[in-house]
Amino acid sequence: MENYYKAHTKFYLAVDCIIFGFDEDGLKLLVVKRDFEPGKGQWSLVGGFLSQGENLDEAAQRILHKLTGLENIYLEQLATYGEPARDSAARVVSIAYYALISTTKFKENKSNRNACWYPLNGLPNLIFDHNQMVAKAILRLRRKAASRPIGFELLPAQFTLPQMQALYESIYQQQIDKRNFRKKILSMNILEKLPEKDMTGSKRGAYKYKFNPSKYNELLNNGYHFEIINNGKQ
Amino acid sequence: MENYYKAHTKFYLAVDCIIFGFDEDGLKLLVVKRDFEPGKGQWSLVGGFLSQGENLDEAAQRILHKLTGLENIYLEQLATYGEPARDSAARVVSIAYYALISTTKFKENKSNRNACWYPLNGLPNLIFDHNQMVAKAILRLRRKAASRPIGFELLPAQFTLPQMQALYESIYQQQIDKRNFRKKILSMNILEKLPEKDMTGSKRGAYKYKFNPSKYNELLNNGYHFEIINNGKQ
DNA sequence: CCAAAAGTGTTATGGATACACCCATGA
DNA sequence: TCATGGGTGTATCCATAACACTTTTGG
Repeated sequence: MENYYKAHTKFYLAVDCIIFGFDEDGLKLLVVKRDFEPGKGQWSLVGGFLSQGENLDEAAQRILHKLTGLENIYLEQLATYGEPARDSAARVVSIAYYALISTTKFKENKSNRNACWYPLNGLPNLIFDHNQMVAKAILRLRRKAASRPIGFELLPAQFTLPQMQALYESIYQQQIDKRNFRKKILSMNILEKLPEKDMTGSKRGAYKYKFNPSKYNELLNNGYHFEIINNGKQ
Repeated sequence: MENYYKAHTKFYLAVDCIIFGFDEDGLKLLVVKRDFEPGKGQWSLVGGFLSQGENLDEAAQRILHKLTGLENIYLEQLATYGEPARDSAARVVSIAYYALISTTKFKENKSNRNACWYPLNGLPNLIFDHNQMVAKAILRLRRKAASRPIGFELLPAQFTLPQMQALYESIYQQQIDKRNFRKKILSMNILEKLPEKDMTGSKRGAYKYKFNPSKYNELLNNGYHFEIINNGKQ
């Protein structure tokens, strides 16, 4: 029965979360100071060990919550890293997850002194293979962002078009023409214009919008394909 | 030091390989009959356990080789599956890999009676969550195929354009216009026309081509983006 | 009244699609 | 000679890209 299994080795399994944050200053990464050896005091992704009885997604949520207080974040699995020597202290295989949120969702404060946002350009050296994970996550985020409107998971469900455009510009690190961007996004008919304006970004104010999830899902189910940035080049 | 680690659970780690095969009959999947419990006698993906000292890619290669004799297959990591009850006998987390090869690379024979090709439409029920893995791999293959010429890993390094087109048609399950397909592929300048013809498919014969890897890599390095099928819909 | 960001249309270009006929050959 | 699959060119269309001025309002 189980005998066949018993002949094999078991491994530590970790989950590491690449949390991208977005605000007026662009894209940032959530990093923590490790408080245990090896690498105590070094920067690291938000991570922890898989426990008995939980699945991988649950582990990611739990670990993220425990270290940052963040809850109900849409995490997506990125890849699994298993170089024998990737962790200097023991053989640990790590499953990486990533998410994109508004930086406002996690406020650096005293009780969370060990976690903070770091601008994407100019990341510090992270422990183990974490920089490699981040690089891969950025590529994935770009691919993803090109084909569907991320942002659902973003901002307090309301946002202005200039904000949304700034998000895409920081993901792609390139300027986008205002008129073309608006044309494209609005032509999808998945946004609803709200009567209020957001006055924080300018004197004139910009109209707020919100996603219309039902229209969005309807399109998705009908096989519609979103292409916000034409990533011919990359 | 390692004390922090020791407090945590260890897990069995498996690798499962989704091997797509292509020939004149379309796409197929390589499946094996399990020869141990649980699920002895049922169909399963090519899989096995991770060993100490090898990384994930190496494990996938080793397991694939052991069960099928296949060597030097370009395997790509797909995703990791970790539902606590996915394996009925023990908690096993499985890292799925996939590849696309020519069915001629693996010939079913007496010594390999337990592994065989199965047409993609009309797969049997596979053990555990293996059907789910296959479904995900198909989607990934389509995305991949849309953005770069797969086929490098395909056929004895020589192929005809009708063959290549048939490959794309079976991946996408849709007809492609002959002229448009040729135009697109040839305009990339990554194929070399060979003087010989392949006479197996027709009386007239079709010219053989081969990839020119150096031109291909040159383009890749220059940031060129391949788009063979415009997957506006899916 | 001025600075700063929001908002708005049109044109040109290029890639994607649609489409039909001749060619070579083995049987 | 004919049936079968291989090979070729062009016209239309639509999505993308480029581009500049007016509007609003807080200071």
